[in-house]
Amino acid sequence: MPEPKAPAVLQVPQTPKTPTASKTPDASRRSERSRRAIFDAALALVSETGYAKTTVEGIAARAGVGKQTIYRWWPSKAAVLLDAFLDLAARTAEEAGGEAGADPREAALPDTGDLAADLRSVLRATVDELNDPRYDAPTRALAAEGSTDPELGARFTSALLEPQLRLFARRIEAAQAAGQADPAVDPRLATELLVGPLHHRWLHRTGPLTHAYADALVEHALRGLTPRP
Amino acid sequence: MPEPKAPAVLQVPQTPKTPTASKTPDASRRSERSRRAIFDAALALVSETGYAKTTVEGIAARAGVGKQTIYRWWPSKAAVLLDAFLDLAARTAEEAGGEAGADPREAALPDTGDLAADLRSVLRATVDELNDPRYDAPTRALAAEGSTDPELGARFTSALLEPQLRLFARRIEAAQAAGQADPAVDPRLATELLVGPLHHRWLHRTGPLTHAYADALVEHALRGLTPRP
Amino acid sequence: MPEPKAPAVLQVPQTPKTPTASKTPDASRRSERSRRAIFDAALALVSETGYAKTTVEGIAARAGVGKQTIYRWWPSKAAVLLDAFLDLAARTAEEAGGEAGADPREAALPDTGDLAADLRSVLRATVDELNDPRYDAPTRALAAEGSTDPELGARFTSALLEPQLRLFARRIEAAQAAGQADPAVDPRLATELLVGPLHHRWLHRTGPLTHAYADALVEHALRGLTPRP
Amino acid sequence: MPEPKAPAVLQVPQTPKTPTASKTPDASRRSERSRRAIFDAALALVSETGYAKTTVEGIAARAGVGKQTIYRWWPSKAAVLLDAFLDLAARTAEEAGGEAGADPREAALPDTGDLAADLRSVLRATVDELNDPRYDAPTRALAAEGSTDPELGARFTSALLEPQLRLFARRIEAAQAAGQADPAVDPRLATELLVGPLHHRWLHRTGPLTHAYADALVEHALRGLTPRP
DNA sequence: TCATAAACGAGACGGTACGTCGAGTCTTCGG
DNA sequence: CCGAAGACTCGACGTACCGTCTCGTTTATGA
Repeated sequence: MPEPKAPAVLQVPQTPKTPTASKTPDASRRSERSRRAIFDAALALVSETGYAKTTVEGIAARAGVGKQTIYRWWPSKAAVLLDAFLDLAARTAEEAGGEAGADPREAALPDTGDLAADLRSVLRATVDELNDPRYDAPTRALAAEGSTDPELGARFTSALLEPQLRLFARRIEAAQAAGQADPAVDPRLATELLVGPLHHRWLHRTGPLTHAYADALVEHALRGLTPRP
Repeated sequence: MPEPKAPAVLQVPQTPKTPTASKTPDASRRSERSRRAIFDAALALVSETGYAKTTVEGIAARAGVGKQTIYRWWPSKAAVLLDAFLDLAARTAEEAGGEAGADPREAALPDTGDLAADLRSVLRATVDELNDPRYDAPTRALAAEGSTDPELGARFTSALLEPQLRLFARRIEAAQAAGQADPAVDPRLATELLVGPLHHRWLHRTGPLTHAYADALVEHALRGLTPRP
Repeated sequence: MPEPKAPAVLQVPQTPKTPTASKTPDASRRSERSRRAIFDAALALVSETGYAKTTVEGIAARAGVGKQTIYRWWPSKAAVLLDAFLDLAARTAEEAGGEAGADPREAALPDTGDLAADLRSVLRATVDELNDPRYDAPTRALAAEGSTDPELGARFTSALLEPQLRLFARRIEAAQAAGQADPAVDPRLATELLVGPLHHRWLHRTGPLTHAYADALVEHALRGLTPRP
Repeated sequence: MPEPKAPAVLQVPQTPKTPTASKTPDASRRSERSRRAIFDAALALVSETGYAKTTVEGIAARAGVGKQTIYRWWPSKAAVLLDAFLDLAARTAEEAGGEAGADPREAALPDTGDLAADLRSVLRATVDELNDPRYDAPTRALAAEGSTDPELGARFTSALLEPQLRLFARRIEAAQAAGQADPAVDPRLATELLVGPLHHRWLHRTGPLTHAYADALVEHALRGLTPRP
């Protein structure tokens, strides 16, 4: 899940004209040290004890930080976790992405010309990610929280989900342009046809989440259920 | 969402050979009146104020019941809500199912011989259900909670989700037998190919959930993404 | 602490004309077995875990009795304990008092003709009783409860305390008649002059409660604080 | 009931060498406002509704304070009431004691040279205090609770009872030195000879608590029960 | 001698309060 | 003036008992 820098919470600009508005804290004086410590503590606690048992108080204590320092910069523990996770994703992507200069917004699915092969490799990677406990716990928690809290859900979707979906859509558009995919199908729907079943099985644990499943998914999404003559 | 009898919580068999252990309350003395009142209160509160703001205390107060009466029979508010929802679904199904003799386990998807048409009508109904606020709030809450709490998730899945998925699978098997669907495809995967995208869009609110979407989903799930000559 | 039969709680007659009043249970059908079991359980629990931690529920469980059987016959756990204690005292007195025919109301302090000696022996016995943990815990509890709850206090006083005080008063009157005590002093006040300090030291644990203390008390109560020529 | 400074709960020294352990709250940050409000609420509730019906929850609500703020500083409602009562006594003494410089530890019983007269006046004052409902209810409650709970009893005794008893003992010693009292008698026993009967009658309500009773008590405690020639 | 009405054991019920936990706010102090 | 520390109010938690109320099951006369 490659992701941008994410300097802080994905905040709407919020008129940062006057830097001394009464409520808004001065971000330039912010302690980077505390921010990192909070992220680390949040991710560690969620992994170790689960999201439900993780508390703001616990994160603060673990991070060696005052509670107010958390509340000053985030509205809820879910928001902390979201940022922590974005940060983790960004760092991971940076490592994986090679040189520091690589702009994650330029990231794209591989395009070898063979749509099926490309999708298989990407879905297999997604399967691996969803099976990685390091990602599983926070993602589940964020998805759950987001499904209930619409605002957080919007952030979660736009910051984590959408970029990924866009990559799929773009690859499919390319395939359509290359005559490898039916141009009549909406790329968004096509994307969901691939990602939806995967997430469904992951979220509800209705079956094993394996590479074989990813392969089968790609095959039938491309060929459809209709019998071939 | 057609549903079985669901007499109470989906209890694990538990081998009640011995006259019951020490802590277990005597279910035969249970107050039906209280049980109903708790269900009604739980559903009402979740609809009115949302799952997060709903509390066991609140449910008890609204139901005119002691808190202990809830804790005696359920381990958590999520479990209460699950049973309440199952009860609601059962009652709804009973009404809809016509004569009292109708066994919900006999429920099946329509089979007019036209697979696409049948799937369209069912997915459209599912879309309507997911858009109905009466079902939306509790389902979201249960899905969220279940995604975090594995035990509850298992119950949620087996009691609510699985029965529905089985109906799809059965219809698809019938279609395969009738030569209307590729016999090579796993009916479970086929089911997920239809239901997964729908749930994905619903859960993450990544797009409008309409009848048109349901129709498109059916079409492309059946035909696949591969261009037709 | 010698005491009468105490068939049950010291109940005011309460117009027992019609034996079939609506609320009053039929005492003749009462289970003696349960009554004893409740007394035993109550005394045991108070001794073992203290009065505060003793609960009606606990007494019932220990006695193998339904809660209602307690509430049917007593208004509170303090009342149960009071009756239990009266029963204990009665049984103890019966054993000590020799033949079964001895009427406890006939009990009297010894009168050897030597007032000081008689008082010493009785106060020493009282000291022993107050030091006996079998009596200490319930007596403290009843005194405490009675000091707060006036109705129970009245019962406690009239059933346990008064009879004892009356014995003192009678012995002192006898001494006055025999010219061994100042006839001008109110026997009640004289009694309190002896018993008050003892109880005070016992209740507040302001000093050791010994035979020597009892002796000193008698001496100075009789002789007064005024210096002798 | 004259009383010392009593800055807060009568805390055992506790050797605060180390910068304080883990669980102990920082007393220097304590809210004086809350402390006062809790005292006022506790005393008011005990007076109005009685000790038994007074609850920690009720005190917190009436004081406009979180329950935790009570539990942070006191272990039980009895401890709260004890401190509240000590505080009340301290304030009362301060008012009565005239100038702010008056050290309550310097307090002493009057010494006019006439022991009998001095004792009469003090016991009459004690009678008035015990009859004052403002003191009666809390004192009863504390005495009761203290008689059952040894730790609280120790605090109650040492903080409220002992100082008063010491005053008596000191006055009696002075009388002994002046040849007005038998030097053979233990001043503590002499004190109890006066205070014990008073408390006994008060606690058990075995008779009217009047000035006349106080006077008679003094007379017979001094003169003894032995007939005068 | 048995029928029947009660007292009984058991324990679920509506409640109240408990003592604890954490949320989010506010205050104090140190760097 | 940010940040740590943590006390504050508030609200819910899950538990323990209260005293009341059914439930069958003894039991013990009195018809």
